[in-house]
Amino acid sequence: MEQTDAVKAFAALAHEHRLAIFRRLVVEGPSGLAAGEIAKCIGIAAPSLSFHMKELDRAGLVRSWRDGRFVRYSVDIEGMRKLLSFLTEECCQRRPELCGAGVATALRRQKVTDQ
Amino acid sequence: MEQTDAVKAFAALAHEHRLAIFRRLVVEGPSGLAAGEIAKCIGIAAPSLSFHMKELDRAGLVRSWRDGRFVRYSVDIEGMRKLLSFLTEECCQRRPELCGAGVATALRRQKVTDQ
DNA sequence: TGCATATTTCAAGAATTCATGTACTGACAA
DNA sequence: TTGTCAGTACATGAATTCTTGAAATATGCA
Repeated sequence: MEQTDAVKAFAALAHEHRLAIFRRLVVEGPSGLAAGEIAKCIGIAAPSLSFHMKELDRAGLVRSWRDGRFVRYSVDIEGMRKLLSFLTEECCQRRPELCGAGVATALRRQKVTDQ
Repeated sequence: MEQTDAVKAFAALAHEHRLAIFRRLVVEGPSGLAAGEIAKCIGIAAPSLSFHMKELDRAGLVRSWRDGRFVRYSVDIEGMRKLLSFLTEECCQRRPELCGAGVATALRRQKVTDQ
């Protein structure tokens, strides 16, 4: 991931509504949510939601598809992985004192899961 | 880390200059860099740099201290760790399909380093 | 076809961000 | 004390972001 793409992704998450939307979609998983459902649970008007979803989409953090009359949105797993990998590898240069906490935690969990 | 703080941190990194500054400071380590040196290597005017540093500082991503006539800046390790942990644990709920790639890579590296 | 529902597009205005120039503060040295 | 350098604070204006309401588009159903 290039720095320019990372800036776009950070900008996409740098808004209360959009971050809330993203977190909600993470919970929802691959089946995602229809635009109307998202708008209702976040508490914003339809045009406003559309604006924010476009922003998240441009950043590669969500994907969308039509489902009859509805348009559904879900997190773009690959996009999110790229952003996290940019942060830990590109940006923080894998320095454990910077990104080690999460890794150490995950490491512990991973080992437990492995067994 | 609360969602509001995460939004601030994302906003701080959502700018070409600020992300470049942050990455430069990561390379520089705890000794950091003087404001003037940062301004020169990024290629922006002093007031503009001051504006961006304040933004990074408010987000808890850098710290600063006076060193004679200079003001030095370095990455705030704790702040960065908190942001990464928010992303992997709070936001992505530790789901390996979302935040697992980086972890897997780190795991591999960790194992190599361990031996 | 005609109508209702779901969503996006568009236009307008408010609010925020950002760059630039100027003025100010703090530290050092003669 | 005076001058100089490093950096910040402030004011201004341009550009961008965001919200809102109205209009347009797409789908499904009677």
